[in-house]
Amino acid sequence: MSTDAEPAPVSAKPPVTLREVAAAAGVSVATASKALNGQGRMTAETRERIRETARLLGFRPNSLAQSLLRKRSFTVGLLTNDTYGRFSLPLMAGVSDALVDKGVSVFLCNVEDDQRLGQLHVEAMLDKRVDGIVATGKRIDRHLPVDLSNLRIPVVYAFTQPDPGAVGLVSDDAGGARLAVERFVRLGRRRIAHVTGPASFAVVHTRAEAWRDVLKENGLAASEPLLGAWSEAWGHDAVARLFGKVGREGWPDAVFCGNDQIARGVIDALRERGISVPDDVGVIGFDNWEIVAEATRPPLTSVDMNLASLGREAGLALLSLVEGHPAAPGIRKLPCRLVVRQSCGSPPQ
Amino acid sequence: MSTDAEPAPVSAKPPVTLREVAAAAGVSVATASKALNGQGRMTAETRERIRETARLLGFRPNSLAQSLLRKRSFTVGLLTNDTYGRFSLPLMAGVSDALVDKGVSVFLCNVEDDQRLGQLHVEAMLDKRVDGIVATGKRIDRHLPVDLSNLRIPVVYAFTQPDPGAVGLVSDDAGGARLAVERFVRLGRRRIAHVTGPASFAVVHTRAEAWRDVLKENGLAASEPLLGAWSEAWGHDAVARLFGKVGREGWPDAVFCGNDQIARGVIDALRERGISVPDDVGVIGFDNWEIVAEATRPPLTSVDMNLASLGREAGLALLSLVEGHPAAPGIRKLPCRLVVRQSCGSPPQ
DNA sequence: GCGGGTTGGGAAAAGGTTTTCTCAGGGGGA
DNA sequence: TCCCCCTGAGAAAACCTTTTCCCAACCCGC
Repeated sequence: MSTDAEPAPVSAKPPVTLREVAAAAGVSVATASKALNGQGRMTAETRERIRETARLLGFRPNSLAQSLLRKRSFTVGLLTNDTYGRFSLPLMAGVSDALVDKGVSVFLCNVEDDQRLGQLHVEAMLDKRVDGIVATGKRIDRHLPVDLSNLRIPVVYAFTQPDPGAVGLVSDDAGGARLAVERFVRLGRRRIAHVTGPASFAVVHTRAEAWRDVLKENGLAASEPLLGAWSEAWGHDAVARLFGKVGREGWPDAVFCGNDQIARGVIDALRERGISVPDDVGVIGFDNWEIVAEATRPPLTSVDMNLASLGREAGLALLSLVEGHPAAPGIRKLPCRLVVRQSCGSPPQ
Repeated sequence: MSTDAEPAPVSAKPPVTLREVAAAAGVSVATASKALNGQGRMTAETRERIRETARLLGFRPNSLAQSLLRKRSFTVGLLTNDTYGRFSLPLMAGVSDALVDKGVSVFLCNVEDDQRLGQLHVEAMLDKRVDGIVATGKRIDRHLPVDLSNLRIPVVYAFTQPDPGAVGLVSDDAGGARLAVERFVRLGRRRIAHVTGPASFAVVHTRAEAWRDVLKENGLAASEPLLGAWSEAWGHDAVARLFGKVGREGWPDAVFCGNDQIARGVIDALRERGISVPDDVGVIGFDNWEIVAEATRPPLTSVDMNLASLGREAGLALLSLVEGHPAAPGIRKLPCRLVVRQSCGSPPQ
């Protein structure tokens, strides 16, 4: 399995220490340390001999001892309250990805919505001397149930409400919504409805406002957005409202949905009414939850929040903070992208 | 935010050390250490005074230093290759949950299917002296792209293929399938079909076999299971095959599906054909992916693999191993449970 | 031959905690 | 009065690595 290294020490009990390497090479630990780290002065021959010895013995420096001395553990904590959600996972993977190459490991801390659990995790991380913390959640407009405000280590907030004066990264929901609505406009749609989630979510308003702005900018009439639940069932209901009473000429020719589940419901309901997607009505969703977007008939065009990138950026931002580079506090918005499938229609040939 | 402790040291630069506590209390570090750990002998008064001093100063022992000495880092690694999947997340949360109360933190290691990434993560964990590793994946019948066979620290495999001689925890898929099929039998269904995923998955065969066994045990005829993809589309196709040509009397009166997406497709296709679920045909899915199971019409009865419990068990098993208790190697199967909603029908009154 | 600079390498402290050993003093029994 | 044991507490080693400081030897020019 190993590619080029010597065979791994087969279940040798205690790990090899620097002292043993030094003894085997006939030098002092100080010299051995310097040889391996490229520090100090010695003949190239000595340095190489020590390195070879270390390699042969399978020496790997004890991170704990290094951390103790360097006051840097090359470890960060990742706090989340989104245990079952689909938002955290790509985000977490992004953070981990961005950091593993720099030798930084990530502590996974699932705090649910439990203050006690949050406290417990934060204290554990502090005790373990993490270099910093990434806080992430399932809602962009809610705080985690922990206080990270004066912690002596840097904190970056990703996809969750940051403390004032902290560094926060979120997706640009308004931009994402514009992407979708502008697409519709370019495709010649004129009556673009918006079906979205409950008013208690900030993103509902952000996206609705962007939707309205684009309509106005293009001289199109904007009705009220339809607010409901984040569910397929609400998608069904919304279709009943939009396509129910009025004559065909009053129907929308496009529906921009607040998430993919709603879009799924909308598409299903339209099909049940014999309304063709995308010929009669275009549909675009939000979140680009692939397993849903690819199962709708036709496959769903959707706004992707690039959460993995968001995670990577958050990891990098934290690292930069840890290394002492100051960062402008405030919220940075990262662009979304539109993943075009078939539900929005194509440009007329 | 803190509940009862002294106000946290407001961004005091260096953490308080034991030496400082000792100095403040007028004792040696040795005595201070013993006082705080309940070791050694001293007057109750001295012990209490030291403890009070530590509390006042907000002393928290440096885990790094402790780990170095105790040869135990109270840290484990969690390896996964299921970045976007829905299986890992509850599993990971379970592991984390089981361990946080014991003061053990979890390193999140996302290895995708990349050998290099796997190697990188494993080496990083080893360097950081994790006490053990939980390996988990998205498929029960595949190895992770890393070699954990002779690692000097204990390894527990959860929901992934274990190395021979190692400890592995998986869900009892056969038992889960029995739960579903026996339910149908008790409800009086006689022609129970099985629509499932591709033959390349081991669970497809495990579940199909259990399905067949239950049918035989109850004197019911077993046709061939329908193997296809893990998708809604395949659920549609399967319905076309099952309910297509033959007369109504040849139709199944129940369909056991290999996962919830297939079940979703089946239910939708049945409705499109005007076949009532659950009156004409009962449907049960697998995975209990709530967001799908609750969106089907009617809501889907489904087999839940109890992944969070599986994760907890895995965490506990690893901990036990770390603490030196020997564990029987081999694969332990954890029971599934049937989450009853409306798609399977109720007992006749 | 001698002073100064360079070269190669070692000794030791530091980092924060735990644990083993040691020691001083006091009390009790003979 | 002497001895032994117990009590309370401190000194120091240990964990493993990094880094600073130091030293011996060598080379060079004068």
